[in-house]
Amino acid sequence: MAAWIRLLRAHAALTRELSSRLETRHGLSLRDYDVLVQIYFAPGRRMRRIDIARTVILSPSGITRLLDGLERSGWVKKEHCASDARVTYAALTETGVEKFEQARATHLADVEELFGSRFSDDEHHQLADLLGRLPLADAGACNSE
Amino acid sequence: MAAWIRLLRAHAALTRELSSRLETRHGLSLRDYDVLVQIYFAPGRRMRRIDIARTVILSPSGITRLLDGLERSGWVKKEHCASDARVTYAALTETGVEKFEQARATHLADVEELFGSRFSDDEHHQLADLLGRLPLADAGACNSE
DNA sequence: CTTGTATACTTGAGGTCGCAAGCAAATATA
DNA sequence: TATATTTGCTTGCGACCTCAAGTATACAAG
Repeated sequence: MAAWIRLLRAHAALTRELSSRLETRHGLSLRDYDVLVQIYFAPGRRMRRIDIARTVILSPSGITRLLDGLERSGWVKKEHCASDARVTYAALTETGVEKFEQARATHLADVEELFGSRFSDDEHHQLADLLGRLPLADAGACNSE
Repeated sequence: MAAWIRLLRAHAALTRELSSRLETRHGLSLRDYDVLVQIYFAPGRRMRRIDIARTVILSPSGITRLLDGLERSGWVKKEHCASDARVTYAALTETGVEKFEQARATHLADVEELFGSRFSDDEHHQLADLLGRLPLADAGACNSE
């Protein structure tokens, strides 16, 4: 039970600090960033909206509204699917790619400072292994990065 | 970085499932439960509101509104501090104690199912150790349970 | 005693999220 | 072809959270 509580607290403290830094330096929330990473590393730098929702564990309506914001800012644009008229892709724009790459530089450093630097390579591997056993429900690929 | 992403995803999936189960069976959110635990194990089954906020990592205004709900339901009541008129205690009522103990029974089983059962005693200890190194900002005692 | 600062708490406004409901397109079944 | 189900997506609504601002109390310094 101690481990579960620590996971809860660590998550709360880390996301609060990381999101705050992203917000002040880049005007992005941690979720915004998370979505941008997923699209950035997807083939063609675009993803079906439903797949984004599943991998970042957000409801479909949540994705609609989050992408609304990124579209209004011009980082992301919609693209239609030729073979299935139901699906819409979310694709990074050119400025979206630049925006993400800028944010990525400082964010990776922040994650390293607050998280990565606390563990040796071995411990890092252990931690990933242990956390990897937890159930993700219907979450998707749990991509790289 | 893999470990950090897994922590994010595991937290999202677990809190979603645990909160949903608490909600349907007891009408409590995971945060409600978290606050009730803290008060339950505090001396005199009461805590200063600000201390609750710090240990569960919620803003003071968040605590005011969360406790509003628990007070309206009758699980928690306010108590004044004799030595400092600024502070208000949040204390469990009798029905609040019962409510918590009922919720606790099923919640502990849920946490065991979704979290505890995935690890051996050794691994559990390792995980708690690793997560314990992460920064908690100004979070308080990070209590038992 | 008065002034300034820190602390505990509350309230209003604004943002984010999930659920339920609804629409449209695809797919399965008759 | 006609009907039913599933899937992808959006919208209205309500719940919850944070931030900024305000109130009240405590305390420290002049």
